[in-house]
Amino acid sequence: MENKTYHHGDLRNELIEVGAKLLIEQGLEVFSLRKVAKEIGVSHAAPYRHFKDKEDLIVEISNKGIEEFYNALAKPFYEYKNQPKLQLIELGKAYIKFAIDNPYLMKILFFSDLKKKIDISKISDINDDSYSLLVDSVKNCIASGETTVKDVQALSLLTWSFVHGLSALMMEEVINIGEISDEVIDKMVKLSTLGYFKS
Amino acid sequence: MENKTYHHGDLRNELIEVGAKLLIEQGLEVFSLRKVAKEIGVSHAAPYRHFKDKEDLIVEISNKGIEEFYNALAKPFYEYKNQPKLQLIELGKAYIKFAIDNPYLMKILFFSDLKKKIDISKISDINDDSYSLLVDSVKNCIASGETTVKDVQALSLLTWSFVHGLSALMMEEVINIGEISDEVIDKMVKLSTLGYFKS
DNA sequence: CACCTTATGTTTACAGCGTCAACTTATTAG
DNA sequence: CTAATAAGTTGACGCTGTAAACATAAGGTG
Repeated sequence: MENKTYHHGDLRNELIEVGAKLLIEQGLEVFSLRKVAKEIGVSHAAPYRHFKDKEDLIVEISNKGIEEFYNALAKPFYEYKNQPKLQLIELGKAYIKFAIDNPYLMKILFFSDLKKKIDISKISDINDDSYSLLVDSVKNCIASGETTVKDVQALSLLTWSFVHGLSALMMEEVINIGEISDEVIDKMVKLSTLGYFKS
Repeated sequence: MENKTYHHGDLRNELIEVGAKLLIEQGLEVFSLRKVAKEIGVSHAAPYRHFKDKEDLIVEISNKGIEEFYNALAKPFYEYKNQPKLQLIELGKAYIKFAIDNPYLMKILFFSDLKKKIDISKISDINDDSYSLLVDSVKNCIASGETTVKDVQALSLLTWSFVHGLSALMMEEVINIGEISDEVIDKMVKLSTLGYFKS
């Protein structure tokens, strides 16, 4: 064993992988570069050959997290492509479930200073991120004549706000509704659509 | 000048006051006990005569913040006491405005590990905090027959989730809807009520 | 008043952190 | 083969939270 070479060989990727593990399991507040280095078995300054600073590594980790988030939403998006209303509901449920399963990641993506800024006024420009899935789904709903509200931007923000807020309340355990079950999530998301869906 | 006495006299309160200023203006991430001590002009270990540790001081500051939050919501609550629907809408608007005006405080209250837990299943037991204002308002709306949904718990969670989520998106600047104006907030909150209010 | 106790400060010390500079070693280009 | 460069290590700095030892002021008791 102990195949100790002076040069690691793939340190950059291992920093991201091990860093992601620590960051997502333990949270941003206790995340430290030195811990990551120690875990890998490399000196405390080694990460600086691959990342400008601590934030730089976190951003890299976040980028992988954003991909996972996108994939989690893309699944129901394509699965229910031909059922606009159901598609929007399933998108919301997937959003909430992802948040509950990955609270530390969500905090970094949405509640830290590293989060991405999205310009909601430029809906047509967005075509490759998670938000565009929501907007597309909302458009589908409006186009299929199922909604009372016709304003894409407003309806997107409305639905996003709801699932985002419920996610936050649940993942932060601000509320205690006993077991957070799939049924509860399903019920709440469907309830939230009452306003802008017919019948 | 320089009325330097060995004993400060009111250090505990000044720690809370100066601490609150720094915490709410600059955020939790850069908040340090030593900075607070230096700002007051006292040694870096002095705070430990009044607070067990850093977290202890932050909790104390948060408690004052929770009071302010409550007051911000209590104002419209009592002002629109006899107009259930308007009361709920104004509560939501006040919530969002407070969040936008006090992002760092809101982050501590809702997105840090110091947040208070609220047991939504014990609605009847709650009678003195911000959440009870919302629940009362929802009850008023249901009682006055203005809503389609009759489930107090579900409707409370629904409305809370929406304003909470919109607050988060706005205060974190995740979205950029240009100027965050009173009109935008008003529009969104009213739109959100479409589902559970008649006509 | 003098004395002792307690409350409330200060100083010193330590470990962990991010980061930088200086140094070392392996890899690679010419 | 050799020189340049990439990728490690070591040691240092200042900042952090926190604890222990010490100093001083305030208050109560004789």
